[in-house]
Amino acid sequence: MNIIKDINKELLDIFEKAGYPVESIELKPSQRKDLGDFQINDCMKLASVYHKAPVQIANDIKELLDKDDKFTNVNIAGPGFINITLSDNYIIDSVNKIVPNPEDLIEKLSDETVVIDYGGANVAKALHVGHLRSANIGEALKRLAQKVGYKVVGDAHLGDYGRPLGFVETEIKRRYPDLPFFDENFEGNYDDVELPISNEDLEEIYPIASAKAKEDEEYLEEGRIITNKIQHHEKGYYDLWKRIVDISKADIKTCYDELNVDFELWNGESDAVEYFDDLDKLVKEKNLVRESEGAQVIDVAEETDKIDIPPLLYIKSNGSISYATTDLCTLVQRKKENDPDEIWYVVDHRQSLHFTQVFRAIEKLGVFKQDQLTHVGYGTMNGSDGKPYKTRDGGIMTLKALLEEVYESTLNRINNDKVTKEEAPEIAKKVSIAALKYADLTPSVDTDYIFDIEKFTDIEGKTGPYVLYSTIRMKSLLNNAKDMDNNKISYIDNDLKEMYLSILDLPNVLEKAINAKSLNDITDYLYIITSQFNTFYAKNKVLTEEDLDKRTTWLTLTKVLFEISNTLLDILAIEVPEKM
RNA sequence: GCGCUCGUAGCUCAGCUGGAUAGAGUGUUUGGCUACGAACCAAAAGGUCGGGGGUUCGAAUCCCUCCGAGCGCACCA
Repeated sequence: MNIIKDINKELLDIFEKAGYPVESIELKPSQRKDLGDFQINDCMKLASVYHKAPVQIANDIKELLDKDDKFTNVNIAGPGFINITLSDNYIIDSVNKIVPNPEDLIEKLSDETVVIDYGGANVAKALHVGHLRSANIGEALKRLAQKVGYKVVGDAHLGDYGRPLGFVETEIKRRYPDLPFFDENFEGNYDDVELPISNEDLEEIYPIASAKAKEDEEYLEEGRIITNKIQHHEKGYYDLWKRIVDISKADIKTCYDELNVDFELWNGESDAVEYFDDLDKLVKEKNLVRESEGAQVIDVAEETDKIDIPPLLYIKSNGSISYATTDLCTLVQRKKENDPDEIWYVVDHRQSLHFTQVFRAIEKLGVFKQDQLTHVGYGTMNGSDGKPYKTRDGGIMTLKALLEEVYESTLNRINNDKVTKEEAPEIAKKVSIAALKYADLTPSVDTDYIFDIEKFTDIEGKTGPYVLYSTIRMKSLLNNAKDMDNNKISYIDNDLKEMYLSILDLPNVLEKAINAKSLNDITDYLYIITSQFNTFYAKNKVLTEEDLDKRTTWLTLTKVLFEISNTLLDILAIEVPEKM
């Protein structure tokens, strides 16, 4: 149910009846609440079309609006704004239609299948704060898309392919040369071999190995050879690679679990590369490759381009496949295995050129059309110097460290009157995740933002904990109310009206969010409804109110807000604790 | 050099498919717990929307230009 859309349709009729047919109407919540609930801006635009004064057009429209008892106080202001106010009865009836189940407000906007690629974690490498945004944004987008009807497949798209893993094995080989994985004559089962390496070891080895490869020519060469062995599934090296992937994947999963992030697919680049032959066949059929400086490239420039789009690097001069090619393989794989209508890539906007190239190439290959593919590019997390965030020692803060810090800070501020010592850790965990996610999702997705630990540990004002606190307060109020039998709204005043209108606006918020793929529409809306509730809550004593109409109205409203808040928090992948 | 993104209150950010008096949070000042949860509520102060020009009845929003910042421009993935 969407009353804004309903009214919009009626307005189209009214404009036509009045002699001003239009394609669409611009109906918006009024900027001037003193003048009306909504404003119609179209009369100014129509003025030049019909060579009439905007106010005159507005008057013609007003005449018809006045005949509909849904609208009250229709007035014309300024250069030709029409302000309308909805009648109390209409608002109350509308709200009652979705009581007690506000999910009826949510419209089905699509039934397409979409694959969302929002992982990008690398095997053997710790998740760091840079992975936070794609995880949060991707998971929320996925849940939002699901809510409005999409069939959704989330893909972790593990970075498990390429030279870094070769270097890691090189380092392991140097440390433990006697491991059976490196013994050509080993006859046993590799699964039974005890590996003296933990995930922590891997995370430590990775940077060491990369650094050594940069300085040491011999090391680099060995790494290359081992990488090649892994990629050709050579016994021992390949088996060790599988073990490394398993160890790392388990740890990455744990970390994503803490963020309530869950993937349907745990495919890696290595799985995609299995589709290289299929891809290459297509490429050869279409004859798209040309030689360039010893490498093979695919031209993706289009005639209409105003700027140079460089060709996609297909095969490197050393014969191995490039990053772009693994992405092409992934697309071939997805076409075959999932055949989605759309694919959304939730990846840092620094990679926009890369995606332009990949999208164009895959269209040339006839696998997907470019308009099926979207790069949801998000801004980077910068330090206070405006550059991509680094810790004091120049490294990148791990996600675990960030989670730990936010957790500690939240734990210290748990309300001891409400929460026992035993309950505190679990609750602090949930509240800290809420703080982190809400802070991460509030800035608009496409702009960079400054990383500040304060931002994530803040629990007052427009924050995750505020929304949680308010939601729990609603629940607490409902639990204390014993007589919730008459689930209807029957009373209205100015404060209540604002809340009713907010509730009825929910479908538009979700539609805007899914279209723009922006989650801050949802965080903003959550703050609006919870702060409206808090204002109301501070002014009124609900449980002891003697006017039955008022009390049941208030409780019913609280129930509806509570449900909406829960639904939206769930979309953001934020859990609501029982108390906090 | 070419391109992308950005510049809004002391700070962190919304608003950008053009609309009326530019909004939040935080910080500062002040008031409110013998009322259902004060992680709350109420109020005040705080702005030449980076500078300049243009289009328009109307510009933070669109166009041009200048200044400043970040990022990207094939053999890392």
